Amino acid sequence: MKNKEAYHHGNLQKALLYEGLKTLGQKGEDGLSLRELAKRCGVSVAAPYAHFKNKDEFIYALQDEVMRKLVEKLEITRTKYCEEKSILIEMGMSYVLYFVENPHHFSLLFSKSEHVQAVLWQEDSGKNPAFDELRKAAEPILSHFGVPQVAQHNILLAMWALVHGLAAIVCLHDIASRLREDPEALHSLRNILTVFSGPEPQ
Amino acid sequence: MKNKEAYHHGNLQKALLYEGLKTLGQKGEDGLSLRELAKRCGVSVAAPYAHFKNKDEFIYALQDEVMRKLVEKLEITRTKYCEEKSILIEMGMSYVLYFVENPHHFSLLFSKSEHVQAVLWQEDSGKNPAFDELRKAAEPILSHFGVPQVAQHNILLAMWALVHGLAAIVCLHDIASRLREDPEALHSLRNILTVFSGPEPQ
DNA sequence: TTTAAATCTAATCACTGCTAAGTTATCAGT
DNA sequence: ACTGATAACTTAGCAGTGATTAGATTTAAA
Repeated sequence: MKNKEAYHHGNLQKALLYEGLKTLGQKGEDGLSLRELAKRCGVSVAAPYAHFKNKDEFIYALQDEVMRKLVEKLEITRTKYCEEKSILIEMGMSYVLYFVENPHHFSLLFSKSEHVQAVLWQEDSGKNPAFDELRKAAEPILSHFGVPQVAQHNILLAMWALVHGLAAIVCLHDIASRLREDPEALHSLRNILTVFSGPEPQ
Repeated sequence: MKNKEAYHHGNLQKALLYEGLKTLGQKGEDGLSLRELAKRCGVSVAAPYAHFKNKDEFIYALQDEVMRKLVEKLEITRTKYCEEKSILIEMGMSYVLYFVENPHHFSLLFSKSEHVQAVLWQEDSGKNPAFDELRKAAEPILSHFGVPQVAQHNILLAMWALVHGLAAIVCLHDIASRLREDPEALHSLRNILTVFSGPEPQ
């Protein structure tokens, strides 16, 4: 033991998750080894195993963390634009912008994960809290315009696919960085989202 | 040398690509090591390096292969439904169905790749042949309805994002297998694609 | 028969996940 | 303040995987 401070870190669990997200942003998903993170926390390679059963459990915890942050952002948007016509566009923008700000979170959340659920049928709802936020925002509007229940789910899925696809495209390469720096690019992103919004409800 | 046949395989390059795609379908992206593929081709671990400078070059070649097959499928659809109203839906279905049939090709093509290009601005066109197929199918229609040039690109991107997002969702987990087995599910997939097609041109 | 390409053998190097067994800090109960 | 239990952490090492290269060997073709 070289370093007295090293013992009883106190917050190693949180520290590992924090460093995990940071490392993800710097090196991508492949830089995510428990050894690496342990080193970054100034702790031995075996220490993480006191807090996570194995690497998979750590990844799951990290996915939960990311999902929590994403849903938090969506929830704020939904509350803020509640009852406004533009809420669907704003929700879409929030979804995409979360990943513009954290491009590496996308692949962590949606690649080779048996933990985060995809949604394609109604019975899957509830397993993906981000999708549920979109649903909570859209359902009142769809119902208000008398869209039949069956069609609502299809519309929801199409909306999700649209923003999810945009997020996927944006996370590839350095498109995200361009969007972060160029407000003009951000504007054209909103235009893309608006394409399918159809005629304004009169 | 145990096996006379092993020498001068003759087609090791193609064989490696072929086994690569096969292994991808069985074990996913993580099963893709040159050692593994060499073994599957009945060849030593060093043999692949006579045909590919390093692993990255091999992956790039594999991506090219996948992109070629995807574009081939899209091209057939585009020719088949040329001048029909339903062409956009059919192109979208082809895009998604390619990945329904080959779920693991999606992540190979679109994860951590500096080789396959994403498209978000007009000047990027030409770098993604799959997107270009969608464009070739849509542009005549959009022009026919007098959509301004600037708006066309946004509509195209929205279309791509929609089908790309659907493909991404479908490739997660085993949704693809359900779509392969359940014709009913396939039908609801088409419904989702139709959601944004708007009123039929009259 | 020469030559170059294709392949093999053998080894190096750098990772990683994980575990066992020992060490230290903390804290509750006395 | 003492003590023992426990949680947090360390060192050391195993086992496995993978990329890559050097140098020898074989085949096919000119």
